[in-house]
Amino acid sequence: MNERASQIIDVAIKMIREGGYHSFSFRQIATELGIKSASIHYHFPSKEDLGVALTKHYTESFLEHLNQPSDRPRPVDFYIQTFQDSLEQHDSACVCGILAAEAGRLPQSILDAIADFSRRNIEWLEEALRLQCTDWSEEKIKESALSMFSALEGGITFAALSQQPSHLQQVGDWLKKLCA
Amino acid sequence: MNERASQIIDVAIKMIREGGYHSFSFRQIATELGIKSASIHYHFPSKEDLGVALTKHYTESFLEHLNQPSDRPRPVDFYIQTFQDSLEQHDSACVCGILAAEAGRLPQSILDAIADFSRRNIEWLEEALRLQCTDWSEEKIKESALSMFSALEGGITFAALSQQPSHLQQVGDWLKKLCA
DNA sequence: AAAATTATACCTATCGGTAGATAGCTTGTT
DNA sequence: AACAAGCTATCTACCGATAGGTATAATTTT
Repeated sequence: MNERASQIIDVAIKMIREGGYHSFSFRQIATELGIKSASIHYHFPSKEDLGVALTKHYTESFLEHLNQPSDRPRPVDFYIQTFQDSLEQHDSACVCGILAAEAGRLPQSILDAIADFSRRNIEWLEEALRLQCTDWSEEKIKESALSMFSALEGGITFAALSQQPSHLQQVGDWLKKLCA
Repeated sequence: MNERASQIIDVAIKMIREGGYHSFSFRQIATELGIKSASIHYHFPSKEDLGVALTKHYTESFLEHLNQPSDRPRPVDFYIQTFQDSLEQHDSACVCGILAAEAGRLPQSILDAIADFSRRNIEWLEEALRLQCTDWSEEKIKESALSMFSALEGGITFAALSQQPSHLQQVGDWLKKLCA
């Protein structure tokens, strides 16, 4: 991935944060980068290609930041903090949560990439719960990982909507108490 | 609200379910109803007007269906069931959840209507928790209502994305156990 | 080393399509 | 006569995508 392709992805992600997949255009990205829209087609032949690339890139960055659950003292708390930091930093919901809400109008290849994001996040949380809540059953761990992920995705979406980080903060506090 | 305006709202909501606010057009709605797009402007001068009307209508329907928490034997369980029924019936996420994810590109008037939906849902859940979990503190009730709403919104979004109702089912089961 | 070739990264110009919106006309009902 | 509810026709703006051209840098051939 060269420098320009990377810039294009960064700008596209920023625009998705502001209004979803259908809110960014090749023209807008090009203008922001000082090039022409046709040049973006050189790096990403179609909008679908860019969408897939950007979703995969976002997933990798997200998981890279999380690192291994075993490297964190309280991995579940760290996971929750990651959502809160993301809201604070970007003042928006999760990119994959935004895309997921547009599911019906997205190409299958992008849906697959989003599903991969959620699957890997839930797997990470499962491992985190195994480490942090050692007395929980495997069934409880699986159900909790999926539910906590859902709560954080829903929480960050509505917190961003109403511009109230405290909304997500409360969800986070509530989740932490559950595995205290 | 006359018959035609009501039909327009119904079709618009159906299309939002399939891909969000920017996925429906006056032309598509008109085609489906066998009229011309200009005629929709007669009932709703602008797309923003239609968006606000549809969000308010959705909110009223939703709360009307919920009725008063005190009329239900286990109101929290009933609330959870409502999300599961909605997913099953429409094979999509919550209309306001979908709209919330597009926040950055929606007119403020629509954002306000969505925020009203979430506020009233959370208030309903608070009352439900007061009735169903009589030994909980008021603080725990408030935090739980907000978090449960978030979990269901996130849950239904990702369940719809991956076409797996079991995803939402697991979230629901998990929530029910928490106030058993 | 010099010349020829190829690849990279952009460009201009344009395509067909769709968006929301408007002006002004025609019905049908009251 | 007045109004509601539709119509045709058209506007400007933007969309993703493509064709074909250009300048530069890297690579290969001679």
